Amino acid sequence: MSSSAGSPDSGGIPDIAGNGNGSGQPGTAANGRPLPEATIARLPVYLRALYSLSERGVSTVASDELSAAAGVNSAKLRKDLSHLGSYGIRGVGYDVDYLVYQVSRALGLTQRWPVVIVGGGNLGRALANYGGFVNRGFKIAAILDSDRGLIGRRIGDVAVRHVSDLEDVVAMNKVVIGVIAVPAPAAQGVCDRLVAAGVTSILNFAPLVLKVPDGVDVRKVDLSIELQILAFHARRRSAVRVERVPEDEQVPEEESV
Amino acid sequence: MSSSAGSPDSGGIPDIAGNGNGSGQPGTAANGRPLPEATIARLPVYLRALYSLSERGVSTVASDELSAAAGVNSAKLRKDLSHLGSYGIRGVGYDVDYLVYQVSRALGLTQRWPVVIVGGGNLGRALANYGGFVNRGFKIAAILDSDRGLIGRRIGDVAVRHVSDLEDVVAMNKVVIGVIAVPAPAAQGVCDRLVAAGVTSILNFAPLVLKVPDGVDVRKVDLSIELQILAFHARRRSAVRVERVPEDEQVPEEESV
DNA sequence: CGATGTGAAGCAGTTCACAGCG
DNA sequence: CGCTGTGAACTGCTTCACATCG
Repeated sequence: MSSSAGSPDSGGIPDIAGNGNGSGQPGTAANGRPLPEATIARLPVYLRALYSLSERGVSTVASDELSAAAGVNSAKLRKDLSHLGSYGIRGVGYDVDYLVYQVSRALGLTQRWPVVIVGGGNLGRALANYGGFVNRGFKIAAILDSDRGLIGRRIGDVAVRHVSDLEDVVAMNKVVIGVIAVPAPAAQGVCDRLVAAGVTSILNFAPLVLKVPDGVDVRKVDLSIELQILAFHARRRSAVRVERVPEDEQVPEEESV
Repeated sequence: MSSSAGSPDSGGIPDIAGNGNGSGQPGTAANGRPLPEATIARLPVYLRALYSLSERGVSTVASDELSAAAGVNSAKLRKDLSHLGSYGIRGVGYDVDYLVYQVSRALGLTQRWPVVIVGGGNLGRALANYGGFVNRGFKIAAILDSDRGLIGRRIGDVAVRHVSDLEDVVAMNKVVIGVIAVPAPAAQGVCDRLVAAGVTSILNFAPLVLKVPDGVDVRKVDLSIELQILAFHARRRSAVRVERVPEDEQVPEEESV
């Protein structure tokens, strides 16, 4: 593990709270134990719903409404939030803005993390333009590509730089989060360089399993896997329908593998 | 639920097997119970690893190697595969090509599912060009966009059509899977139209929670949520490092309750 | 012998249902 | 009174460890 990774510039929002998890280790629940992984994965969804409420001027929200907006049931929401501390008001609900702050803090988004995106193709561009939400908590330190024809082209408000600048960009901006949006054959090489440069968190869009040393956190987003999971359920659904409805709607439009 | 959805064209690969799950309901394990959701989510990963082995001419693989390639432990792999049937050879391993077939069949990928992509922006284009793997099991029925400037433009080997063709495309191609790659404000509207047209499986890339009727399956891929989860772990890691820096060997000591 | 397939144990996450509090 | 916060029950997934069999 390299030495260059540090904390990004602090947002400097002070801790207002009294009742909750004000001073513990980051990443731990109010009771001192680590936050459940499943809870962590849902906090961003709650946060988005809360921002949306806040923008509409809603100042207070009950667990029923918030959970509906987030697509989960209310018991789960309450338990998730209770891991952060006791931030609700019984008989009333949650203060929207205060909860935004607490959830942001729990996720570590009171800082803005510099992120480097490797790959300036369609996917890299889509990410860079994702705007709005990505920009809450993140800033794009650079978009890198190996295609010299892309260099200098602006995407969002960042210009594409050559991938040879990778190590410089990471060091100069103290980047700890890297996004890999290159074709599969190039991905492991990019990953190795990111890790060597000090990046310890990687979001991988290339369709392969990256090998990384211990202490490096990889998450993958795989477009085709999601489709395949959908296909599985779709087939089950249609099989059930065919089973039940003896209706000859089968149209074999040939196409072999 | 609408009436137009049907099974896609059948691939027509016959069932070779003897020992396993040859004739049961699709989507059920060898024991007749449904496949665990967690298993379904990993099968595509195994499948990719298997394709890779097959292309390299490997004919047999043991659970250790395959599980390593897929990034899981071997017990999990074996249990997952055992849900499909008993397709391994004790003392030897698994026949790669045969397992490719069995996993494909379990996922419903011996058919090629027509998919409609709504949104011809960077994300839609990235999806359409994802190539290779998406094309195993899927074909793009159409890419739709509301921007008339994009109409006719070819992405991969499909031309962009206007979103007003949505209902026609779904009906003509018996599309059951739709991908939403439009900006958030347009997403719910697109979703409603897809559902009304008969689509029952939706892959949503827009950063909001879609409302759909029962019987419609939505999966979401959220670029910013993944980043936020990474940020959480990154912060915990950096906090721990700062905390512990005066490092000596950790003396095993009592953990307080 | 060596790797699969699988009961059994262990763990994590979800849901229930209600006590507790504003 | 109404909604939060939470023990307790439950469900599902993972891991272990070994009997089984080619």
